[in-house]
Amino acid sequence: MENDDLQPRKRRLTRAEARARTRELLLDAAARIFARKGFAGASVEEIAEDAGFTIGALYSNFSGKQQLFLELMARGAQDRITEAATVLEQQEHATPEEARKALGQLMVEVADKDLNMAPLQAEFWLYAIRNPETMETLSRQLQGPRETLERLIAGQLEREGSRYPRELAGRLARVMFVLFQGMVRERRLDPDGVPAELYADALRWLLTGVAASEALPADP
Amino acid sequence: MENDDLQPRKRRLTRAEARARTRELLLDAAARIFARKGFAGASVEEIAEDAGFTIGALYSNFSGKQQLFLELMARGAQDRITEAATVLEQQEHATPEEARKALGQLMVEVADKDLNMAPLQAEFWLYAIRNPETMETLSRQLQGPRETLERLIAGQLEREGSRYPRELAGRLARVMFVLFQGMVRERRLDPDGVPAELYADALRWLLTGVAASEALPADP
DNA sequence: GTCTATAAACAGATAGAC
DNA sequence: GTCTATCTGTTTATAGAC
Repeated sequence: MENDDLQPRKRRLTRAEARARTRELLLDAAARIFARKGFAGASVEEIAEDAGFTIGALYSNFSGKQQLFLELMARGAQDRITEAATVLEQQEHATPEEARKALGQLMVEVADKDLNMAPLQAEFWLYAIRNPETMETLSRQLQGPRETLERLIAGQLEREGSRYPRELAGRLARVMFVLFQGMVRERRLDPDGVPAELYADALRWLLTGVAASEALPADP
Repeated sequence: MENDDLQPRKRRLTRAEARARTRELLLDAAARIFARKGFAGASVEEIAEDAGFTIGALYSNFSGKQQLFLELMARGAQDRITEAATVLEQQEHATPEEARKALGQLMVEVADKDLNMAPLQAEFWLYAIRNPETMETLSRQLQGPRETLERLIAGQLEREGSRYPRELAGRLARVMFVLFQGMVRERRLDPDGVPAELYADALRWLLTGVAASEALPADP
């Protein structure tokens, strides 16, 4: 019995790998429980159990509840915007109307399928404003997706023909980002009041308005 | 000494009035503590102390922490939108640009001065999605401000000359409402990134876009 | 009506067995 | 590395004094 080393499929994990796997399982469970009960409402015992371990295992991998939460905050809540942005970028949608519809559909999917994302993000925000030393962690997490969105918008504006102020894409990205998060939240309270079309409408209004009110005079 | 009855300024409160006053003080304290610590993180002892009473007094006026929270949820977090809407309605601002600037200024004031509103609203939302039987309470609380905003927008659209679909004001109100809440939240994380002008910009984009893409053909 | 004292349950964290 | 057992502090809620 000396085949210790050569099982490509499911060889025994090294200690480091096993530890890393335990950490991941604990973090995943923590995300679920924090989303469901909130930071203060969640108990470490519940998290450990949900991951299939005990309190002891949790404390041998993390310093406690707070570290678990902060690692999740730094990791981010499954960045759907980046995911979607890259999809859109690759597709090169024919008409803007199609792109808006796709984004509206994405909003509905995020709100209805990924039920943990919005509550987790709300927990992060509350924790950050109550513990200002963690604000930067959260800001950094949100920066990535927003910048992706900004690039996407900048590209779209360029493709459009007219010329725009240089910082416009950044401001517009911020507005669209906030709007997206807000609509996902609002939809949880009132699904009928926030259909995919409403988000598509809002995008059409914003982009039409930008084109009408921000376009610079063409230069020779 | 029989002036028991006739002191208009500060006569002794009746038992019912004293009780009502105690309840109000406890509710105000609860709003502060819930905003600062969250529902799960707040303790009834802290709330009672902050109001200047003891746990016993709290339990003689409320069935417990949950009832306190639910009464706050029904009462709402100091409805600034209604307040602002009525102000704008009375002013009949000369130019739309002035109105947008005033709204941007209001957004900044709410975000910077009324520090408890946004966290409380976030706590309400989290509680509602975790306890669906309370969703209607929260929805009702938000319905008032949104309808006020809707009337305001409907009036503005009418004054504008062009004709619009009847349900447009409701959809636009929802978008602006979500945007307002979202920007207030975002500003707490990054004040420089969300100045008053950004909200004014967003409103200009939205309204310009609506005028450009939703106006109906004039009927004779 | 409000306060003091306390009951009963539960939390986060640690120590030592395996 | 993970589990069992436990320590310590805190919580909600109540009972009875004033």
